Parts: sequence; C-alpha cells; structure tokens
Amino acid sequence: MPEGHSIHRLARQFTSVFAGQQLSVSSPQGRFAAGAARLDGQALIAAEAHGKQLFLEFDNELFLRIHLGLYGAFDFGGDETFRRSSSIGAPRRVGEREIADDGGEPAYAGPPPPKGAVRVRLTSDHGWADLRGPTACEVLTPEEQRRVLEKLGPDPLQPRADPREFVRRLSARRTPIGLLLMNQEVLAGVGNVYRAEVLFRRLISPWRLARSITQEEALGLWNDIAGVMADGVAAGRIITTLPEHRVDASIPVPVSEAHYVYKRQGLPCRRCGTEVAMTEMAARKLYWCPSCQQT
DNA sequence: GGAAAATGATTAT
DNA sequence: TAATCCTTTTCCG
Repeated sequence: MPEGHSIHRLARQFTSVFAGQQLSVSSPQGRFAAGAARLDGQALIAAEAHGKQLFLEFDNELFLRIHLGLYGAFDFGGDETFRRSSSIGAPRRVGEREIADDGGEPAYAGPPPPKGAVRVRLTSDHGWADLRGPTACEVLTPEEQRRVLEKLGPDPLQPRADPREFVRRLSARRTPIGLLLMNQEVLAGVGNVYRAEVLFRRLISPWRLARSITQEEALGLWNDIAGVMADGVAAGRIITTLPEHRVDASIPVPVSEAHYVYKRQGLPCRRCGTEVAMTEMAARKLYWCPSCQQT
C-alpha cells in the first residue's frame, strides 16, 4: 500500500479539487452501488486522512471510508485543475512513483468510459476520480466513523497527534517492536517500508520487545517517522536515505538509492557493508541489517 | 496465457 | 499460523 503518506496526499488532492462541490457518485463495477446511491448528488465537505484511512465527508452527514489495502489506487482526470496528479495509491509501472500527467491533451470533455473494475467513480463539473481494488469502501454515519477513529493509534502526520499516546500503547508489551510499528492500533500510518526503514535509521533491532524500548527511543522513533513521512507527503514517494549514504547524488533520487534496507536483501548495507537480511515476520517481509541493528 | 507479487488487514482454525 | 479478500502489473514460458 500506499502507506500513510499516500493517504494524506489523497486527502489533499480531494480537498483541492472536490471540496465544496456537488459530486456524482456511482459504482461502475456494481459492488458499491447501494453505498454510492446514499452519497450521489451530495457536496463534499472535507477530506481527511487518519493513518491509512481516508474519510470523505459529505453534506448529508455521511462519511465515505476508504482503505486502499495492498493494491488499491485512485486515478484522477479532468480539466487544468486536475492535471497535477493523475494517480495516487499502489505503485503503477514506474517504481513507487505516482504517474505524472503528460499534459498536452485535448480540452476536458467529461470522464472516459470506466476501464477495469472501478468500485467508485466520483465526478464533479471539472473532473473525476476512479477507485479500484480497495480493501474497504463503505458509507458510515458520524457515530460509526467515530468508532473507527477511536480504535486507531495516533497518526504522526497529524499536527494534533500526541506522541505520549504512542509511548503508552507500546509500553510493557512483550511484542517485538517490528510487529507493533505495523499495528494500526499502536501507530497509524506506518507500513512495511517505513517499518523497516525507520528501525534501521534508529539502529533498533526489529526483535526488541516493546517493553525494552526506552521512552527516549520511542520518542526518537516517533520523531523520525513524523519527519520521514512528511517528506513522503511532499515528494509523493518514500525516500529515507540521507545524502551521505547515497552513491549517486543525482536529483531526483533514483529508486535504487531511496531505501536503506527495504527490498535490499543480499546487498551491502549503506552504513557498514554487511549484507542486508530478509525474513518473514507475521506473513510480511522484514528487512534489516544484522550488524547495525543488533539491539 | 498464467502465475507471482505488491507499501494491508480481517477472520477462521 | 493459515486462509481469504480485492486488482493490476510484471515476469516467465
């Protein structure tokens, strides 16, 4: 997926192109037809992200909750306003990069016929958004939305988030830190890439039990996550390496230089040269440097 | 043409 | 721990 940074970009995109506008909502694929009917014709009040969840709030006090899962993605199109970003979500073709619009197209003449399994199509006077492959796509009442939110841990991308809440949810647990960073009830927004990268950056072993993580280490993790994910929001991709750890100094950062350990098993650690290791942890691939991350 | 993989999460055993 | 869901792209034969 699309980790938290992608969802915050989506919230921003929806706000900038759809907020305040009346939307047609449909489900070309048919699986969300009933839900779409409850939102069709309403104006979009706001778009907000909490971790990996996107909430679209409509004028009739209903929320559309979307979770992209592993491979969900939105495609956008429309007039000039829409040309900045045409795809946000799961990686498509060019590494993890969002696909840039080529520009130079004829004047906007309405949305194209849906291609593939489009769960939801949102259309305004100026453009459209197609959603494919989400894990979750459902209409919620304010009460139902509140219940979803209160389960989630704090989201480091939200200015109001409280790092002490993260520390509290970690404390005393006999669970490896590598597992808890992926647990959305502990911390909302981190996925497999940021999990591996941030543990490396803080030189912490993924197997350290949470109860052995000091408050300083936990706050160090929090701050690093907040910083690196904010960079992800700005760049539209995950880049965690520091310039001094890149061989190729070109800008933009090539895919091959963007990560310390994620998908680098067998390659030399950028910091110490030891081979990066990989194993499965709870059915997800875990990458780490056995030398830099001993404790 | 078919299998595998992908930045995820829930439910069942 | 295993099975299941959801969709597209990439890689292999």
